[in-house]
Amino acid sequence: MDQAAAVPTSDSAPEFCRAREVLDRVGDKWSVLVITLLGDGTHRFSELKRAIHFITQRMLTVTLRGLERDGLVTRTVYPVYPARVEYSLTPMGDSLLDTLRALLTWSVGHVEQIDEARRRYDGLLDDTVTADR
Amino acid sequence: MDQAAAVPTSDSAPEFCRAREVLDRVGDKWSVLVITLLGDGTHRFSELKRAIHFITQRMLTVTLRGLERDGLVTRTVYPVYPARVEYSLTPMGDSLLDTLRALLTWSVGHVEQIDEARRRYDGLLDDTVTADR
DNA sequence: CTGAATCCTTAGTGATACTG
DNA sequence: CAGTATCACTAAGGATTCAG
Repeated sequence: MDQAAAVPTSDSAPEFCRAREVLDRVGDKWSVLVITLLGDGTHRFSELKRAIHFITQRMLTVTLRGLERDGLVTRTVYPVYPARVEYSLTPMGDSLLDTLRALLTWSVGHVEQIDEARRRYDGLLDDTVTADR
Repeated sequence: MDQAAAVPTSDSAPEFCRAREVLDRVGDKWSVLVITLLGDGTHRFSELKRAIHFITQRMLTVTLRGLERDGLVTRTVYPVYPARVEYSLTPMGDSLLDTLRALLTWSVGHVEQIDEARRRYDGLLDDTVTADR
């Protein structure tokens, strides 16, 4: 079932479909922040927790596990007491970092514009363009 | 509401915090696919529905509304019967397209590697690196 | 054709308490 | 310090039905 190659349909190209799995990870609530933080080097669990201080301990754990499972983050446990665990990006995670930074740059650069668009949309909910034909 | 936005992330930079709002949109389940599809030009609702055949009608509507609200997509209604509605990217949506394509490229290029990492992780759940110190 | 409305199921998230 | 376990709640998403 090869559709028009010009249109990157979610189902036409197998890879495109599979990409959804990856996008799901990047698109979750905390991964982008965690990866970005790890972009400047290794961090301990508590450091990440403190940095993203509105993340719960549980969610940080869940997020890190997911990233580790996907081979984007390395988890290093130091057998000391109290426990000491460090996280860092794998080479693959590092390559994703560049892309995420690009996305983050775009986001930061367009926050205002989007916010304005939302206000306008919420203001006049009948803003729809109507073409006559 | 999303008042938690009062507190950002790692470096507590306001812009970084606000970027989360944008990332939430990009990170949702369908926006990337819809934007990518609209990247090659205007499409009707039914065309998008057909292209992403595992999306429900409701979710396509919800996604498009969100994108429209954020000023990324333009909705044009043709007053004919049966109804005909066309969607296309705004200039801002178009600028995001480039970034998303980069992300998509990365995703497609690393699906295999991630999948392998997941299998390995799921296989030996004790794969943790242990450093002695 | 496009989409709104409703119901319903489940995944995601937070709060809290407990452990090596 | 770095988790795990449990409970409860919410929001996301799907299925279905109705309507302009």
